[in-house]
Amino acid sequence: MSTKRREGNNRRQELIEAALDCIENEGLQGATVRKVADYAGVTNGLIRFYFSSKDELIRAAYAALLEKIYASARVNIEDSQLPAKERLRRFIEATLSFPIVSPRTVLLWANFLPLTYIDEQMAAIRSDGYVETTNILQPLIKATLEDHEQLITDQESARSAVKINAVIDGLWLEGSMAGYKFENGELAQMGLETASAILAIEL
Amino acid sequence: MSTKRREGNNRRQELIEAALDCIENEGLQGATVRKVADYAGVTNGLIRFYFSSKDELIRAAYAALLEKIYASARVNIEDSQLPAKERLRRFIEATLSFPIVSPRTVLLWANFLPLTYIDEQMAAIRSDGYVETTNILQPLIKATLEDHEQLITDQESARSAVKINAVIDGLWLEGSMAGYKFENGELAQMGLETASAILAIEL
DNA sequence: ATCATTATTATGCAAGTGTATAAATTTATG
DNA sequence: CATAAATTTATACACTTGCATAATAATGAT
Repeated sequence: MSTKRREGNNRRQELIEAALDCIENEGLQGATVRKVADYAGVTNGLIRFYFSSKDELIRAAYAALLEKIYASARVNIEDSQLPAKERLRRFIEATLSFPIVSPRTVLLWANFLPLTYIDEQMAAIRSDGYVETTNILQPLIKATLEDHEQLITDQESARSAVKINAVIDGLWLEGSMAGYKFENGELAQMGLETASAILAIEL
Repeated sequence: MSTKRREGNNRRQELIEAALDCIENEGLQGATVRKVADYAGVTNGLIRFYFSSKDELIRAAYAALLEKIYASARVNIEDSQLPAKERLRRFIEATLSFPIVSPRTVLLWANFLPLTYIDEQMAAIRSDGYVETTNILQPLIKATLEDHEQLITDQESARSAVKINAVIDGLWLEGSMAGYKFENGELAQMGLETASAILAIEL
């Protein structure tokens, strides 16, 4: 009946972080219960104290990864009263910068992705996040176009959103896997240039 | 000293195909030697007769996947004397159509990708193919620009290549994972539109 | 037909897997 | 301090894993 939770008891988060580190370095195959425990500096039994199964740990790690990505993407976007164009700019810049652009993020993403086709609960975690991003980008693009009095149909603006989303994803992949090719900010610059070309608006 | 190879002895290819099927359906974790053998309709011991280890089978399967992808991408491109613009168009259309655009391809790609960061030989297989594609797209773009007397620096055309490559990758991901959203040819159409916007040339 | 080679199965093994359970330790609270 | 609860470890177990090895079946050459 007591609130005995020791302050600074972040073991659960530590285990999730250890799982992500382990998956990043060893792959999902290599991420056994014992190795994850090693990464966290504990013994394997402890994982079952915080998670009902290894699968649940994996799911928690996936959810934590997506949350971190989306949090980074939303930086400087959400509560500001800035014009749509400026928020769109910032969104593109954020998604094409560290930490979203990094080998770690893309590696973790790739490791988890196949699980979302096998495990229903993993699929649910992914689709939750997917809805979240498209719900950011699409209205931003529509508002930007309206501000510039680009009169196009909803269908057209939806197509533009798909295109810009694709550019972001593709540059994210390339920048994450061959980051040495790009100087600081170059990737975001290319993203903005391409989005400008798609929308026929200087961002 | 005899060429005793029985005609129609495609067991090795069958095993590779079975491995890909198994990875697609069960994930890399689920692709055990025994399950792959099940997919091929043989017993597990046979795999070691054709491959020195499970890892070698995985590598062969990865190489086979990439070869198939690149072969599909090169369709109607290589030996033709068509103008650069037309070949660029066809390249974009091919990479944004079945079978490259499919859940199977993207799933297999995602499953293998992390291994290329862990296993050196897998990394070599990937970089071989990577060089191959960039060596197709980049000259095609440069030639197209020159045909249209777009006078830009090599650096500029290289940047355009990165952008178009990103659009292709992003649309490929989206189309493969949410294919129900797009009608036949719509994805390729969007790819061409975006590439046109990037190059300021009607493709 | 016979025999050597190739292809395939059957079986076993040591190591590693996730998980369960009990013991030990730490922490909070009276 | 004493004691109960929370946390962590230690250990064991059933099962799966990749791989080895011997036995069997199919095939080709003579």
